[in-house]
Amino acid sequence: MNKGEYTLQRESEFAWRIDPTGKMRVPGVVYADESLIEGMDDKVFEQLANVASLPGIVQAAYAMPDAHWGYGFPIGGVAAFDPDEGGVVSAGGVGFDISCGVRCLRTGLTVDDIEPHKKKLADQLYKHIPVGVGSTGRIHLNDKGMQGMLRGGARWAVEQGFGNPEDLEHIEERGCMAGADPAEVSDRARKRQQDEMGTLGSGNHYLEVQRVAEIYDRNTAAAFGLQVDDVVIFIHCGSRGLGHQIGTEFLKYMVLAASQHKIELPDRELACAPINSELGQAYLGAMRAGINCALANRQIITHLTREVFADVLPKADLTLLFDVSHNTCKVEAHRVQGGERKLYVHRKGATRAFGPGHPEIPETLRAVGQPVLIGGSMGTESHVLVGTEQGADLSFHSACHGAGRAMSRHQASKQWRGRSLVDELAERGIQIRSPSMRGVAEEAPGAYKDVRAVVDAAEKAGLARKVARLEPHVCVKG
DNA sequence: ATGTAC
Repeated sequence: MNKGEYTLQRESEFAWRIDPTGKMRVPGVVYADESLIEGMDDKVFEQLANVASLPGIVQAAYAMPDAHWGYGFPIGGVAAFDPDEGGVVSAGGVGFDISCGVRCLRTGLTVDDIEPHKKKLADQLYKHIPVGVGSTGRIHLNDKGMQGMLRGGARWAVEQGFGNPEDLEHIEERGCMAGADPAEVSDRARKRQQDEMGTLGSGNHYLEVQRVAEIYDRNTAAAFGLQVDDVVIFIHCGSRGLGHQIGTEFLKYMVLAASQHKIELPDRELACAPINSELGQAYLGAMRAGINCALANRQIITHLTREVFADVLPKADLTLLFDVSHNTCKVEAHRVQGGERKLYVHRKGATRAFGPGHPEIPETLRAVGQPVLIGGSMGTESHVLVGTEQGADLSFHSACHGAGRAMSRHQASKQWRGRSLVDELAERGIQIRSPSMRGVAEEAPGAYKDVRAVVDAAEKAGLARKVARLEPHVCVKG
């Protein structure tokens, strides 16, 4: 199939390859069905080819089934770099919302428990959890608090009384990203964050109360503690102003660094620095502090959610299934051409998906594999998947992260009215609360790809296996 | 994603 100036070779029903041309060092590989490929903007393939031309890239540049056009790297993109081969780290390859991710909580409730209380639940969650552009919370960090948060992540949040130590076992990195260097986080980034802890933010961020609508894999669902009609909560948000400020600042520095290190950038947005350089290390230190910010943020929001449930539905017991980020660069051991190497894996709008037995998965889940949390668009379904063993060879253990946009925000806001969407969804039993009706219009379900097609493609490509489908009942929307 | 432009 031809997409723009690129020719895609069909490797299998769900895998497509762009052979290296021009400055590409490795192939580009896209996991998707034919219809998803057809729907992808030509820009996705151009961006994938650009990523494949960066120094030190290993094996291939990958795009997940939900891939769409992003800043420099495609969203839904995965690229691993070897520091010993001149590999780079890129702020645009992580994304501006550092460690944006999803956390899933079980509630111990069934849909019958919440049905009579949905409006109150929606109102109270909306009242209690700050949401929207520039939203601030009740937490105001001084210098010491900021330092503790940037180093400690969710562990810091638990020490401050937000949640309990058991939560930490079910968060990537056990809630605390090692190697964070707060000294690399600018005063401006700190200032932007000091009143924003425990806030959802805007755009596609949300907190959703959902019902388990269907189980695909009974054994894994049992291991995850999920059954049909159970109520679960998805929290989708990131590192707010802090992550954005870090991304913005380092992007500028990386444009200069790339030129100093004689790295040819096919696109300025791919600005990067060698991993083994002062700036590369500084970014990694700052980015890891950003990861801790996002982990702490989701931990505090969890605490606020527990407070609301204790009030509205006191028999609820909110326990953490898992917390996984989808905008990161992480050092991981991967087998490449027979040998094991330490690679810097960029996942931008892509979820880590470790298979069964992986040492970094919490012990209680290790036998089955890592939960892969896929947030659908507002008013549509979400999915829980599980990592596979073959994911190691397919995508450095990565899968999709959501439905993926099919239409720009601008286009969506012209096509839908927020108020009517909220009313239509309410008629279908879905309570939406949002400070921005324009935001709701931009996030219209119709502006996204079909999430079921995305997870089906991820499963059939072997990236992850479907476990459960979730349908929304209450959504607090950024 | 984002004090939706510094």
